[in-house]
Amino acid sequence: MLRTWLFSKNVRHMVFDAIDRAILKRLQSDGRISNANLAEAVGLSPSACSRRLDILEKSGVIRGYHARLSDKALGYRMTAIVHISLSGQFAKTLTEFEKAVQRCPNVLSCYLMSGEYDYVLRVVVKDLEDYERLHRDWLSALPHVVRINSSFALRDVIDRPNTGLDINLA
Amino acid sequence: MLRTWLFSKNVRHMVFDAIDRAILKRLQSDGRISNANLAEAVGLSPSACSRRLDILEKSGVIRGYHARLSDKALGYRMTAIVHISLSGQFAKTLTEFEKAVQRCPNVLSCYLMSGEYDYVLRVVVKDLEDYERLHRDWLSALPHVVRINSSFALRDVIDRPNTGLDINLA
DNA sequence: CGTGAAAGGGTTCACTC
DNA sequence: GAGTGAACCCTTTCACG
Repeated sequence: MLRTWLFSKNVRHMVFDAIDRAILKRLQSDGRISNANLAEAVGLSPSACSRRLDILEKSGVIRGYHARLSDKALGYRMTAIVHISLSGQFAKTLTEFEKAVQRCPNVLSCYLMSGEYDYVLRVVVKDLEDYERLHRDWLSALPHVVRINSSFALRDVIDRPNTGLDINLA
Repeated sequence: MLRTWLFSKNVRHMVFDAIDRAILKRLQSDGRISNANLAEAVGLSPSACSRRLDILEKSGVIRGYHARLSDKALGYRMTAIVHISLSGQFAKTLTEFEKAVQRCPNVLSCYLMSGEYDYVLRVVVKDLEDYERLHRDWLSALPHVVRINSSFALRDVIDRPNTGLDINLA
């Protein structure tokens, strides 16, 4: 169990006006929209829109543009949530674990946690057999692991492509 | 606790050749690349590349294109993993819960689970106070909830923008 | 922030192999 | 299935008001 800081960095967040938020929201749902169409959608001229987008991109609010692929269509039909505890919480222990877990492509997300377990992982696998392999060859082999608790997703209820912005606009 | 089917749908997955995978991989990391540049990157003529992309998009492998925003920059600096159990597992109970949870913009993902809890949610909030509000006004108010267990992410170790494809290519 | 025009690219055909 | 070439459309990006 960990008892550390709750905030890793002081990422200052900018203040966005209604148009900025409209731009972000639009790019969230359509990452490939052209600047001209985006401008029209938010009621701006193309040049003004382009200038704003530049600023937004440089500010770091936009972490990137990505095609979202379907795990299922790629053959990865199971999602597992894996809770893991380590034998200690020394910085070195955490770092070694984290470096190792980065190398496993099945792991889509990994959080260092407060609470009962040290890490929560979200992993995708093709099927139960694939999961067995992953558990044997990867999860159990990660350094310093003393406890693993896996459960499986039966269904995706919510899987939002993106983060928090809707909250501002709700 | 639930004991249901493990696979919701038979999503047949297509077979992709090396060029398809290169296209998908490229769009995964750069969702805004133009068809012309994409074609060059994968060693195809623009027209051939455009044809393939059409097929890929229609096949459903590509679920969409999105700008990935920074929660942190938007002021959402905490991530919580919330485990929830309901009072029963009748279809109606699940449906009512799921309809309600959809309406909460803080919930970025939600899985129906096998195992000890019925659902796992990943939610973002601004701070502890915001979490308290969420817990009081949203989580506790969701229908049929009998047990809630929250833990907090101290740090993102892995947060891949996308899914499974790297596994094929590793 | 908007306008307008110039310049450069991008997309998409029909056609060919 | 893939490449070529050309037409057309669209986009971006200035300088300026």
